[in-house]
Amino acid sequence: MTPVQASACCRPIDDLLDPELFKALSDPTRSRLLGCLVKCGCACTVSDVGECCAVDLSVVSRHLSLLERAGVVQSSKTGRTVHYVVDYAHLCRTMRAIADAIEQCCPAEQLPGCAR
Amino acid sequence: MTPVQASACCRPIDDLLDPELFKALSDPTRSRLLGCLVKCGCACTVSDVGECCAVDLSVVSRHLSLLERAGVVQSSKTGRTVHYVVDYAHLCRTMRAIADAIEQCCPAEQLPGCAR
DNA sequence: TGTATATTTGCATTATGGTGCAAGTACGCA
DNA sequence: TGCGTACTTGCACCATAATGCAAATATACA
Repeated sequence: MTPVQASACCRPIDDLLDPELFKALSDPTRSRLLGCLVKCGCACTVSDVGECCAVDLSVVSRHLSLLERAGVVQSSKTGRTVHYVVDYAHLCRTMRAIADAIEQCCPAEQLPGCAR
Repeated sequence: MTPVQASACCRPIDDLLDPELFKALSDPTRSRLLGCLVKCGCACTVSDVGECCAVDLSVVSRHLSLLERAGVVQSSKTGRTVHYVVDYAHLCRTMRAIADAIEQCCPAEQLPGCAR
């Protein structure tokens, strides 16, 4: 299959390789905030998460809301504090689905050159 | 564990949440090129992959070399043509490792508020 | 009602990165 | 040796996004 033919056919991988998700994980500061939140294992306030990074709290707030828009974390507001928690299940499911989709495309034996 | 304590402790997830990898997958054009290459399932030349996208060939070249630097694809030069092939095994392994590492951090029951 | 706290938003600045064109390099072939 | 092909690199331009500060908003509490 040529690249053009391959691009024409629709596979699960097309939807799973969502640039928006990866963009959310592609910033070092955001990555650090997320890693902090993942390891923490509980719902954290914006201020708490902010202590992990030497950036302005407004930056933390924006990063967390971006992560939420990407479906990586979820927020809940109680009073004037906002708690963020990692959507563990969704993240794991997505990563494994990507792995599965990629594997599905992988030929048993990788041959040099296209079969055409 | 507070976010600060969590950030201090080192877990597999720290190394796996590599911004460089995600940055490589965060651009729509690059995502399309990779998807094309993944579905193709064989080694493709720069020109061939370029037919999937309406961008300059120089852009394709740069994107593919960036994907290679991120460990997503591998290249081999024969004569004046360069073949790119997806590193299926590495990609799948990485995605599954991320899922595993995230899962490892996930508490059995998600409680609101930090345990402190 | 006034004040303090938690978070968000507006704004200006700066950094990063994607793009196309043109030129350069590398290599095969006549 | 000269020419054509495959790809890469330099450069300028433009879009996007990260950041900090200050101000605004929302809410708890005295």
